[in-house]
Amino acid sequence: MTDRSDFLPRPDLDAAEMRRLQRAVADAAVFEDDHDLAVDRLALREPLSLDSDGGSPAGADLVADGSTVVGVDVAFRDDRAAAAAVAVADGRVVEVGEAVVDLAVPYVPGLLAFREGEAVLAALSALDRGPDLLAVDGSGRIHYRTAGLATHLGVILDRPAVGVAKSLLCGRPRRSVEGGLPEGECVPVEADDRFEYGTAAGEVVGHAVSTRQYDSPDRHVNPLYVSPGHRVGAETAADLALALAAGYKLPEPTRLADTHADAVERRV
DNA sequence: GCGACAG
DNA sequence: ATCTTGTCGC
Repeated sequence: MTDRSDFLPRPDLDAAEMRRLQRAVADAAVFEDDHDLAVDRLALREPLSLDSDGGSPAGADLVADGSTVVGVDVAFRDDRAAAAAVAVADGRVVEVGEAVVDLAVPYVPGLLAFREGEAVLAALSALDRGPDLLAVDGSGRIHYRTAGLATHLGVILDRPAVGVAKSLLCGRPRRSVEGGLPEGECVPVEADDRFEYGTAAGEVVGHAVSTRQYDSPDRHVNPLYVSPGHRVGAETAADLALALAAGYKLPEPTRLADTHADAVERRV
């Protein structure tokens, strides 16, 4: 199963050990393209649905590149986590995995993988097919030690991964993104002095990506913060987020995982 | 002590 | 993340 069990985000580690492990994960991470994904060919045109697995959607032939993109997210309830893994291939949902586990670690900025990791890995192992790309709800390279949840998961499974966060953990957009960005636009996010390992200040570690925007002047949608998880470069990560978004702010695999995790959480 | 802080 | 209905605007 896991070739890197030594990197598993064990909840029993103390904070110092967790940070040490993250530096090892960062050393093993690859922030350049090393995959067979045809970004332009996996672009989604219409929003997807969790239940309707039956007929092939209109234009499915246009997005049929054979790769499987798996979105993952976790919902919480007291001291339990409900994780969901939604697999999308050829323009439709082909598989859904879930898992419910007890939580042992509190949320600490920078140590998210140790709180959510176990649940996500369990949901992923419930899938029959392995992911060609992981779309994770959280940061990747945009992290104090360049080892966010997306990077940690990507390295453990040795699969390409992208981190999709709704807010910025650290780093700074090259130019202001206040008031939102035009749909389809990206602004590089540079490392700042909060990066304590593996990155020099000023390096581009990800992008603020506007997957959705209103036309009106008084309402706007904030950008997503997309960064490489593993085996994907910063530019490609942003392109993937844009390609996988289909009308909503979040990329479809991630959006559906978000929805399903909530459903599992309240159904248990 | 103050500020910063994915989910 | 979670607690939660209506409501502003296209």
